[in-house]
Formats: sequence, C-alpha cells, structure tokens
Amino acid sequence: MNSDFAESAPITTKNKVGRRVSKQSICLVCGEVARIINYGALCCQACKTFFRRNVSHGKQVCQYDGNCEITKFTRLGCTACRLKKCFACGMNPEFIRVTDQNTNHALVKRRNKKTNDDDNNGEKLKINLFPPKLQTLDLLENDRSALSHFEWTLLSNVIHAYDRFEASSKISTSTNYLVHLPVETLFHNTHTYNLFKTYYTTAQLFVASSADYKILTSAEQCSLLKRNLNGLFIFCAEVVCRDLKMLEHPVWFNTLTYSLGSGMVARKRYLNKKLEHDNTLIKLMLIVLAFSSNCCMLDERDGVFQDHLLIGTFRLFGSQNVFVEILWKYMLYRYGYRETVRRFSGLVKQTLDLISLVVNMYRSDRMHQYFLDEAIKLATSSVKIGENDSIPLWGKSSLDSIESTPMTFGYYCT
Amino acid sequence: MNSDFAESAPITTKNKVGRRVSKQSICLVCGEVARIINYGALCCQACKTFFRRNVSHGKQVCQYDGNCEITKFTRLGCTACRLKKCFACGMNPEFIRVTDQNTNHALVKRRNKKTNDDDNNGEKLKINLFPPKLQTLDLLENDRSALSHFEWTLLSNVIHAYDRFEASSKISTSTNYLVHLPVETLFHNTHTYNLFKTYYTTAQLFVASSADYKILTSAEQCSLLKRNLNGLFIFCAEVVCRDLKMLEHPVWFNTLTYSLGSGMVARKRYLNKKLEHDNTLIKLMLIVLAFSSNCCMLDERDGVFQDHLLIGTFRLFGSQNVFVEILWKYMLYRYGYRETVRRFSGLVKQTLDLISLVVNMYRSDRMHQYFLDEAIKLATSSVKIGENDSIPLWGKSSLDSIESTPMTFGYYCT
DNA sequence: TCAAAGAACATGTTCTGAG
DNA sequence: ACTCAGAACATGTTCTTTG
Ligand SMILES: [Zn+2]
Ligand SMILES: [Zn+2]
Ligand SMILES: [Zn+2]
Ligand SMILES: [Zn+2]
Repeated sequence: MNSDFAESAPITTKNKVGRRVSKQSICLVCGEVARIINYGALCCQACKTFFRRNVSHGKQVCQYDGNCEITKFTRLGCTACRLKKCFACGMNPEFIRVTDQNTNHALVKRRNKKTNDDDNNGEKLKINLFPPKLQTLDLLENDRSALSHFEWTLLSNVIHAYDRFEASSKISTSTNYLVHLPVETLFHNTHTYNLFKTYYTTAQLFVASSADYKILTSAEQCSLLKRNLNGLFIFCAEVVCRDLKMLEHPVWFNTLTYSLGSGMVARKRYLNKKLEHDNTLIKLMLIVLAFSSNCCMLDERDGVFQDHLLIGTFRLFGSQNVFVEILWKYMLYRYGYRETVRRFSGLVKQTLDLISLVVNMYRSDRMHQYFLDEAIKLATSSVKIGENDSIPLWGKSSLDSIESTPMTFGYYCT
Repeated sequence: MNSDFAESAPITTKNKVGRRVSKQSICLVCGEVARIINYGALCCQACKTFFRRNVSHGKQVCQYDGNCEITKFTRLGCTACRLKKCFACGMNPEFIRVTDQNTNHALVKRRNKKTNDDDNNGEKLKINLFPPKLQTLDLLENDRSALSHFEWTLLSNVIHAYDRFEASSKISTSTNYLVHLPVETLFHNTHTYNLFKTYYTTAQLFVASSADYKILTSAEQCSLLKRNLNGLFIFCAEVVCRDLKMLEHPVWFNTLTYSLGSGMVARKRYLNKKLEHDNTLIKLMLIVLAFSSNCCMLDERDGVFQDHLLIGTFRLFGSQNVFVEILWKYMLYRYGYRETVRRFSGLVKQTLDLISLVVNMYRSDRMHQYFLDEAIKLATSSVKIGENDSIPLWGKSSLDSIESTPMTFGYYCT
C-alpha cells in the first residue's frame, strides 16, 4: 500500500542495516508488489487468492469488451478479465491441489445443503481431480527453458512499463474518436498526426524507462532512437489499433484512409489481422527491437557515420540477448516447443512486414521525420525525461552477457 | 471511492436531470461517504458491518496510545480505536438484533466444534439478549432532542473539517518532539512558536472551511478572526496537548516551562486535566466559539469601532444558534438530560478558564499578536485560502434561524 | 532460510425484505 | 420511495505447514 513502486528493485539487495531484504517485484496481473511465484506466475497475494477461488467458476463473461485494464486499482472492476489475465500471465490451475473450501462456488453449495448434513466430514478436503503434473514442475524447475526469478521480474517489469506508457496512447485514441463528431473536421490530418505523435511518445518513454537505455551516453541514446524508434512506433500503433478495434470504427477508418491512402490502410488492416495475439510477446518483442543494432534507420541525413557508437558495443548485445532469451523461455513455458517455433517465426515475419510498412509511411509523409526529430530533441534536452519518474529502472543491470547469437532486425534504407 | 468529498453536499438536491438524488454525507467514524444512520449514528456501510461484527468481541486493546486516527485510509490500522470511535460517534449495540453468524468470534467458535454437530439447526439465529429498547428509538424519532438528518450531516462535517486541519498540528507536535534531541536547542522559544503558529493555522483553516464563514465579507471575516481566533487557538492547543500527552514528555514540559513560565504551565496542566473528554463536544464548541460575537478580542488597537459589522448581524447569530442546538441535541442524545446539563456547564466553565489563560499568554508574549496579524493577513490575501480546496463548504447554508437565545462568550479586554 | 500452497482471519459491497 | 438490519457474496492479509 505505502510502498508502491519504490521498492520494486528487481533483485535482492541489502538495506542500510545490512540485513538481507527479500526480493520484490510487481504482480504480472495487477502490478501490486509481488514476491514469489504463485500457481506458476509471479503475482501478488491478492491475485493468488483470487485465482484459487475463481478458477473453478463456470465461464464468467465480461460485461464490457473483454479488454478491461487490470491494475492494482482497477482489478475489482471485472472478474472475468482479471481471471483471463491471470491465465494470460501464466497462472495454471494445475498447481491448485485442493478445492478450496472458501471457493465462491463451494461456499454457495455448502449453504444450500445445510439442512441435512450426513456427510459432515466427507466434504473436508477434496483432492483436486487434476493433481499437479510433474511435467509442469519440471518445466519450471529443471528444464533449461525455465525462467529464473530474475527473468520473471524483468519480464513483469517490461510488461508494466509498456502498459503504463501505452495508457496515454489508448486514452488519446479513444478521446480523439469521441471528439470527432463534427463532420467538417473529419478529414483532416491533424487527428492522425496527434495520434502518431502519441505513439512515438509512448514508444520513446517505454524505452527510456529501461536501465539498459539510461546507462548509455546521450549520443548513444540518440543513435538508438534514430535506428529503432520507427519500428517501435509501428508496433505500438498496431497494438492500440487492434485493442481498440480502430479499423472497425468508420470514423477512424475514413480518417486514416484520408491520411494514408486506401492502399496503405488495406495493408495495415491485413497486417493487423495477422498480428500476434499474445500482447506479452509483442511487448517483449518491442524491447528486443529497442536494442536492435538497426531496426530501421531511415534517415539518410546522418546515417552510417555514427555506427561505431553502437556496432560492437557489448552492452547493447547483452541487453538484447537477455530479452530475447526471456521471450523464448516464456514462449516455451506458455506454448510448448512446437507452438513456440511457429509463433516465433510468425513474430519475425510480422516484424519485417511492419517495418516495411513504416518505411513506406515514413517516405510518404515528412511528418514522421518531424516526429523522430522531436523525439531526439526530447532525449537530448537538459531535463532528462523520466528522471523524476516513480517507475524505477527495470533493466537487466549487471547480469553477465549470455552467449547466444544476437539478433538484428536490420533494415537499411536503400 | 471515486466520489470522495465532491458529493458530500449536505442535503437532498436534484441533479441536472431533475431526478432526486439521495442525500449523502460522510461517515462520522471514518469520513467515507455515508447515506443513512446505522446502529444509531451516521456512518458508512463498512463501519456499519465492522461495528456489528466486532462489538461482541472481548475487550480489544490498542497497540499504540489509544488515540489512533481513524479515516477512510487509516481505519484498518487499529481495530480497538476504530471500535472506540464507533461508540464515541454514538453507535449503539442495542440496535443489533441478532448475533451475526459472521461475527469474527462466532466464526471461530463454529469452526472449533465442527466435529460433532448435533444442534445443527439450533445455532441459526439467536435473538439478542438485549432487544432494542424502545426508549432509544423514541429518543431518535420522536423526542424533540433528536438530531435531524441535516443536523447529523452538519455535525459530521464539523468533526471532519476539524480532524482534517488538526492533523498538521499533531504531526508538527510529534515531529518537533523527535527533532528535539540536541540538548543545546532544548530551551528555545522557536519550538514553542512553531507549534503555536501551527495551532493558529489549524484554527483558522477550520473556521475558514465553513460556508457560514465564507459568505461573510472580507472585513467581517477579519473582524471575526480578531474577536475569536485566540479562543480557538487555545482550544486546539489543549486538545493536541491532551491527545499527545505533551505535558507528560519531559522535553515538552521543560520547553513550555521555559517559554511560558512554570506558573502558566501549572495552570495549563490543571485546566488540561479538566478538559472535556468527548472531543466531539469540543469540536462543536469550537465552531460555536468561532461565530461568537466576541470570544476574546484582545487587541486594543482596533477594538470596538468595528462592532457594527457584527453585532446585530443575523447571519452570525443564525450560524451560532444552529451549532449550539446541534451541540445540545447531541449531548442529550449521547448522555441524557442530567449528564448533559453537567457537561454543558463544565464546558462553559472550561471555555471561560481557557480564555482567561490565553489572555494571559497573549499579554505576556507579543508573538501572539504577531500570529493573529499573520492570520488576518492570510485571510485578506488575494489568494483566498481553501479556495481550491477539495473540502466543500459545510455550513448551515439556508436553514432558518432558530429562536433560542444566542450565546456569547464575551471577554472584553479591560 | 526460503518458496509456495492453504487455512484462517478480517474487511468491504451488494442484495433482500420488512416496515 | 426511502430507511435500515442482516444475509450473502467478494476480496484482501496473515499465519501455518511442508519440502
Ligand atoms: Zn496482483
Ligand atoms: Zn472485462
Ligand atoms: Zn466509516
Ligand atoms: Zn489504536
């Protein structure tokens, strides 16, 4: 309650007295302080209990659009979406060993038959019909694909950093939609530009909040943004577009068509349909892209001569590798090997397609260059963004670099 | 949760659509939104349930000093003090008709004997051994002394306005105490002055947050402060002194003795012991004093010539009368006629004694004059205090003035 | 010493029913 | 329509146990 984000230092530290302080991080489901893995995912006490009590319920349905935001403060709003998110975060009912006597269902049943209890003791503790499969435990504890506690922490930090900064984009999108009513202003690039600017900001703040970014010099940061920000932008745009069903709203559809042309919107719609459905994977992909050596450097003005700043920088490869590994392990854990391979290749394909799309957008409208310049300006301004932010750094910090091959989504401008 | 104070308009109003909106106010216990009277006092749902479940508990004891603050946010901190405050606010177990099956105690017992339940149905609903006395209901519903819903609301608003502004005084007092450690600074008037300044501010903000004060002209406000603020100050000082047991801390005792002299401290201690124990009464007394025609005008500089501003102003008498009536009814309700008379005369005596004390303090130290001047300056400054405050006005607004005799705690400076 | 499941305990919110 | 007690339901927190 009182601690909030302040204590979510990713790994075990020592406090002033030298006493060992238990490692703390944030609940994958709601963002509350979390310390251990419950039922297969890093989550808080409340979400743990919630999951145990509600998992046996008959299908609950969301009263809204099935996309309710779940945070520490909103988690009471929609049981269905909270439970869904629990599953999405990797919580697994197979870890539940007994049918909880206080399960909401159990409670109801117990009260209904309170007149004639002959089997008074019979209902004490029923062993779950599906005892925890050792296989699952193996995956967590022994399998090479298991995510370490540190990696879970980092994963949860990535997700929540993204969610936090994405919020403004979603709000901006919905609000702009509502404001759109006067018809005469309908076909006007301003709306599109306002949105795009927000997406650029979201992407930038997301990257900038990671420790791996902050330890770079200012020049390195700029170089990184120039290389990769466009790629991040298009992913943010697509996620928001999909989550808010933008292309299904005629108003947005028409506005975008006016701004981008019908060809590009058709392409956008096509790619959007194929977009990976697990947002967690996309968020991880984003951070991987952010530390790519060159996701899409599109500006010929100051291209290659700064390459020495980045190419060959171990820090960069190190950061990226950690995140790629987390992405991979998480997918293995969630989907198993076969499905992981399928999804991963899909993800790579989508990334390349989207980058190709953003290249076209960039070329056809000089505003994108303006947005990028603005981002650079923001990054180099004396007041460092996020300096006083309540979100702490969440990067990999001092983890030893890992020996797998670094990935690069290169896309040089020809 | 989201509404907070914004909706605590004291009486039934209509919203924009013209639909009748249920009257809302704040829980006497914790300040949460409250709508109806539960178990004899205006309180919120949570406090209602809390009271029912905990009232049958064996004496719980506070782990701190028995004076824990109870607000919407802190109410979980101390069960003992919350329950105590429930009683202090007038909640009465006689309104509870059954022993709640979910009483914390009952729950424990039920579980303990779960092996051999022969009287399975016997424990369903036990009628309370003390059914609600009609007498109490009469008091509430028929007796002339009953507080109307409007008056309950006003009462709760007074209490919470005071609690809110008193907080800074208490914090300041405790903090200063902790800071006091270096011995060389121990005997220094600065500490006393800092405190006094805080008490003056508390008193002023308290008054200034009432609607009855705000509808006055600036000149009238100043005049009112000059007349009555010293009296409010000494009451605030005494309440904090008592609640924090200041005179029992040698550090404070010595500091005050240094600043005020041992004679005045002895007098202070004597009066403090006699101070009314029910803080609610004191808070009501404060607001009565605030609208007194002259509680203690001590400054000869600009004395009597402004009297026409106030004497004979119906608004003033009206405000005071409403609060006096609430005070009287509340006491009748809480303590019965005999005790009310006793307490009320005690309260009057204490008020006169304290005013006499503050007169002496004022005369012996020019800083008091400075504090008063500062308060006036604050009141007349272009930025009205509390203008953007989240606490709405809580005064009597348009209630018709009542025909009882106005009270005046006159104490002219001779 | 620690991770993690469950029980037990404590609270808060919404529905029901009798005036 | 409104007041208010109580039940039922939903959540959150802390203690206990096991490996
Ligand atoms: Zn959670
Ligand atoms: Zn939902
Ligand atoms: Zn309350
Ligand atoms: Zn206490």
